[in-house]
Amino acid sequence: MSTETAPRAFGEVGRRDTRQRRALREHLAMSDSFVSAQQLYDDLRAGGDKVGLATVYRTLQAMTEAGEVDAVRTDDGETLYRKCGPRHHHHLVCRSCGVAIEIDGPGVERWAAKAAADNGFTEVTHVVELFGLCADCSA
Amino acid sequence: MSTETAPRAFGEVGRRDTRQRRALREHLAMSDSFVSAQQLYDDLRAGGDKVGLATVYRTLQAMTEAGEVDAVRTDDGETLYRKCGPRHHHHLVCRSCGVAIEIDGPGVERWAAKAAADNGFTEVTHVVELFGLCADCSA
DNA sequence: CACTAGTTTGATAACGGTTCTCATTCTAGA
DNA sequence: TCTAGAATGAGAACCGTTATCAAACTAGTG
Repeated sequence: MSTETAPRAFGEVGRRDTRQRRALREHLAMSDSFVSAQQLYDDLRAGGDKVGLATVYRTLQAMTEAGEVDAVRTDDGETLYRKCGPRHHHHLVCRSCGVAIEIDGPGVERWAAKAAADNGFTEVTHVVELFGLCADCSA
Repeated sequence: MSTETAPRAFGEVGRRDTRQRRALREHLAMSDSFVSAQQLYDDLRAGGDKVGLATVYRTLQAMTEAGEVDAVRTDDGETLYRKCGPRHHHHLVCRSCGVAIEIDGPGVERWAAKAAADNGFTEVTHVVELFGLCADCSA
């Protein structure tokens, strides 16, 4: 809703490059799974990085807005984050271990656009996420 | 997760028919829009019905499990409820006024099933909701 | 109709995730 | 090296939701 999105350096979330942001980015880069902010906070702390919870939330939020990470909401209200590719896509997420696979649904986008148009809706966004048990966790 | 889902009278959420549940059901039946539990609570109170907030939440939850209402989560974490038809379907919801249209996407279901199968996922559920501004609110 | 067992209710406390506050620390450019 | 202002972090505040538990009520039964 904000028109304040200022231009910023490629790949950078905020203007300044801090130890905390570096740690966060590195940690995210290492995993293919979705993690919660709290989990990330614990992990960083456990790994010896001194970071505040507020910073984790703030940075994650900024990165999400900047398109550096994807965020999905679980059924119980937690938001999970994960590094992501630049293209628009959806996810197939494992309910048990958090592993995620990026998938895209060309048909889904079209269907959404059509449904919106047919009903006179504008500025339509869509939420399309699949949750299940990955091959490993199914066993 | 519970195997306790006992058989119950058609169209009824719990066993007992209370004033509160009746009021809630009637209120929902009157509208095509999604409303939050809190909103519903306020509306009922404003309408003279004495109901507790906890009861609204409990009943809404029960009705959701029973398939009497649909629930969607907004981006800011609120859960919205609405009476619904029996068939599986998705929604095109107005961000501004809550009005919703039930839509179904035969292709979406198939796409979801295929993506899941292709990646070895099992027990896959999908979340597919469209949010936008309805014709009226677009003006 | 009266009685009773067991369900439901509701005021309020507790909860869990997230955001806000604001004094302090740190970054980046001059 | 200095400095303006961005970033941080501990803890409080927030907010939607759920749990608690004694009191009220429903629906069968005698």
